[in-house]
Amino acid sequence: MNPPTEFESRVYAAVSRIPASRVATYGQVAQWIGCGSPRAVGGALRRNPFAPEVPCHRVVGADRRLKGFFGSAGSTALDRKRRLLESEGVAFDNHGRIHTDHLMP
DNA sequence: AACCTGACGGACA
DNA sequence: CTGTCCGCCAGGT
Repeated sequence: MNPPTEFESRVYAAVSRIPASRVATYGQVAQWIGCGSPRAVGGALRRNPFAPEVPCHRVVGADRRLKGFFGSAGSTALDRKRRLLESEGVAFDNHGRIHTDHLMP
């Protein structure tokens, strides 16, 4: 594995600032680091080499639904991501969306 | 350099 | 509500 690019480093640093039991959207993270494309953020997290250190499970879609985890968007991975968040105290509504109170300001 | 691919997001039918 | 279509930007051929 190669050293992270500067862009990736900024993404990981930003995501590391999300406290437990809170979540941020890909768009928010993009905004924090001055990137106009949430998609680029998703790309960086998808290649996240620091699995547990960088809490990428606290990053969700703008619709507050889980998008992907552990390199994929499969339901199996998403289910693990969901349980991980729930164990941190994050609540979901009956539509699989994260409760608004958990969103970062 | 050219082209393709996404863990997005917002607009629209 | 769902499905499609683009614009976006970084990375990997």
